[in-house]
Order: sequence, then structure tokens, then C-alpha cells
Amino acid sequence: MTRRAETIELAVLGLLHEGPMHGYELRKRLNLMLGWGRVLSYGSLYPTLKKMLKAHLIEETATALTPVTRRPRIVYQVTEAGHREFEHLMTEVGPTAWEDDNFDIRFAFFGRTDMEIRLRVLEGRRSRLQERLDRIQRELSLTQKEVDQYAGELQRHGVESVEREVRWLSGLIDAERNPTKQGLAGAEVTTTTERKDP
Amino acid sequence: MTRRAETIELAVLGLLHEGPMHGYELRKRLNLMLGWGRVLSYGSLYPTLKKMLKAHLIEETATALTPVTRRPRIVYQVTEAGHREFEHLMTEVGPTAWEDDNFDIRFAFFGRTDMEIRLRVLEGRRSRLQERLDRIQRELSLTQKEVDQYAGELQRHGVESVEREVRWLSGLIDAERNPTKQGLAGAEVTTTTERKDP
DNA sequence: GTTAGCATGTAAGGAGTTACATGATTTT
DNA sequence: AAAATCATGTAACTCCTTACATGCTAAC
Repeated sequence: MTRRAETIELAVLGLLHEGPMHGYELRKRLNLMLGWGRVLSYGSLYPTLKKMLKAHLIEETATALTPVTRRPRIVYQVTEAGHREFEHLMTEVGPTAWEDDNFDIRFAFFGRTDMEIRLRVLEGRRSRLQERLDRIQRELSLTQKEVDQYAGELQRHGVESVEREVRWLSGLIDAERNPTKQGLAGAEVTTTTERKDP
Repeated sequence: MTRRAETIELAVLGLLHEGPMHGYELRKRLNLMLGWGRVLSYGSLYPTLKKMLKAHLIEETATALTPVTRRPRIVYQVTEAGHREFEHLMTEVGPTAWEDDNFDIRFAFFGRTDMEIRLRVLEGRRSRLQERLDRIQRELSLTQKEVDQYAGELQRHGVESVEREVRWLSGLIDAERNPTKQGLAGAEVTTTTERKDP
């Protein structure tokens, strides 16, 4: 949240790399990408696009408008500067890179970074989560007051979720380190693997 | 997010039920309870407490201040009205109850509600998550464009997380329905199952 | 012909974080 | 004695969501 603007910018830059898109479509793709829960509102997206236009990170493409269509469908595409900004944001490895939202979007675009960067981001993310677990463990041991049944269950479930996340990251890190197996990054670690849906 | 104020209020009301507490301590407990990630800032908590004071939901207790301590440690406790408000918020089952943050805090205080309410909240939460999965599945099938390796892995992992959440809820619902087993709510359902991970 | 989805925006307002400000107490 | 942590606040600022406003296009 809070620092979501940055995230959106990076996401827009990354998505437009696939080809020109207009706002409405961007929003859908964005929601699918980082929208586990919250959805991005127009009131958030369009102003961001305007801002990016002004910063010359993206530009409007001439709209294919038939004599009939009065309403323009504005199609955006990345500029050279935008492309450089994307590279810059992706290679700039730092604390912000492993914050919840930021991590997700960066991960989604891992295909366009070097393994070195990928590893640093994955490892940073993992330590962040590990710290979280440690902190909780520490605080939990300090307040040894016996917790309520449900509150305890919630706590347990929360801890397990984070631990699961850590295992996922470890799998991915391993996969990066020895790409012995055929291409699939960490897929078989996460399991699920086979989907036999039509 | 957004409607976090409500959540904080409910949490404060619930926590103070355990006994009087001062702001600093409340904050720590709160962060431990709903703080998987974000932490609650003072700039958020204290104004909320002030607001609740004005609404007579809580009151300041006379500070045990020795002649030495100049700085008062303000201790809060729930009023009768606050207690009623807590009951009201907990029994009022509706969409807000199964929003991410709201659900967590409500769940933590399940010990103080009836099974009927608990079931409705659990089931509401489960449908919400199920809808989320369906929506994603639907959108994913529409855009059959082959996804990038990493983006795909992220998607997969996200879906699995939600599915896991659904299973957890199902376990809890079962446990509520037949409390045959000894007390422990859904603990053994969440499992942990056997971890003989390779 | 009307509903639903495509498509683009803006304005107001709320919510909460950051940074600031202050001081006490405990630990190293 | 310094550092850490306890403890309580406030103000400004940043974001973002909500609600509003408009109009096209496809399906039912």
C-alpha cells in the first residue's frame, strides 16, 4: 500500500513492454497480477498514467479512430526513457524490493533480469520473512500468557503461512542455483505441477 | 486498509476486555494480532483512542502515579457502552466481516461469540475466497496468452495460497459442526500433517 | 430497447504513515 | 554515561478510494 504508486509505475512499464495497451486493459492485467485481494481503482491508475506521461516514461499512440468513434481509446507505449527506468528499477536491489507488493511485481518480471539480481531479491525477501518469524517467536515467548483457543489458531496459521512462503522461496533459490532440471523455475518445488484440466 | 479504523476499534475493545492497558501495550498486542506485515503506527492508534474516549466506548483509569513519575501512563478500560459495541460488532455478520483484516480480528475473538455466528463468518469468508479463485480462473481462461515463466509461477503460487486458505476454513467449519474431537478447534485439521519433507 | 461491459476521466475526502517533539526508565 | 526501550502525543502530507460524470458497443 502506501508506496503503491512506485509499484504501479513499475508494473505499467513492465506490462507495456509486451506491447501498447490502453488504460482499461492495463487495469485488468494489473489486477490479475498484483490483485490478490485489493483491486486497483481508476482514480489511482489514470492519474498515475498522466504523471508518467509528463515524466516522458510513456507516450500516447495515435488512436485508430474511425470517423464513427468520437471517444478516443488512448493507447500507451513505453519510451526509451521508460525502458531505462524499468531497467533501473529492476536492477536497483534494496529493501523496497522485498516489500510485499514490490516483491511480487518484481518477481513477475524476473524473466527480464539477470540471475544475480534474481538471487539477491529472492534472498532478501526470504530474510525479511525470516526476520518476521523470529520477531513473532521472540514476542510470543515474552508474553507467555496462555492464549485463547481461536487467537492461538490464528497465530499458528499465520506462522505456517509465512513458513510456507519461506520454503517456496528456498525452492526458487535452489532452482536458480542449479538449473540442472529442465527449465521450469521452481514449479516442481511448489508442487501442483500437473494440471489435467481441459 | 481504508476501513482499518473499524478494525482497530474492534481490536481495542476486544483486547481491553482482558483488562486495562495503556496505549503502548495495546499497540504491541495489536501488531502481534493483526500485524502480519504492516505495523500500526502511533499516529494511528492514539487518535483512535481519543476518538473512542469521546464516544465513551473506553475511559481513562486513574493513573497509579507515584510522586516520582511526572509522566502519566494512561490506562484505558472498556465502558459498558464499549462492551455493548463490541457485542454489536461481533454479532453483526455482513460482508465487512469477511474482508481480510476484519476477518482476522473477528476470528481472534471467536471465543466470545456463538457457534452460529462463527459458522456464518467462516462460511462467508470461504465463499469470498472461492469467488476470488473463480474470478481468477475465469479471467485466466479468457486471456489464454501463454504467460511468462516467472509470472506463471507467481500466479500458481498465489492460487495455491488461496486454495490452502479455503481448506483451512473448511477444516474449521467441520470442527465447529462436529465438536466430537477433544476441544482443539481446527488445529489438527490445519495439520501440519506429517512433515517428512525431503 | 435495455442491460452489461468497454472506456476515460475528476473531485472530494478520509485514512494513516512519516516525521517531529518530549521525556522517563532500564539496561549495558 | 550512553543506548535502548518505554511512553505519549501532534501535524503535515501522501495516497488512494469513493463517488460522480460521460459516452460507446455488444449482447439479450
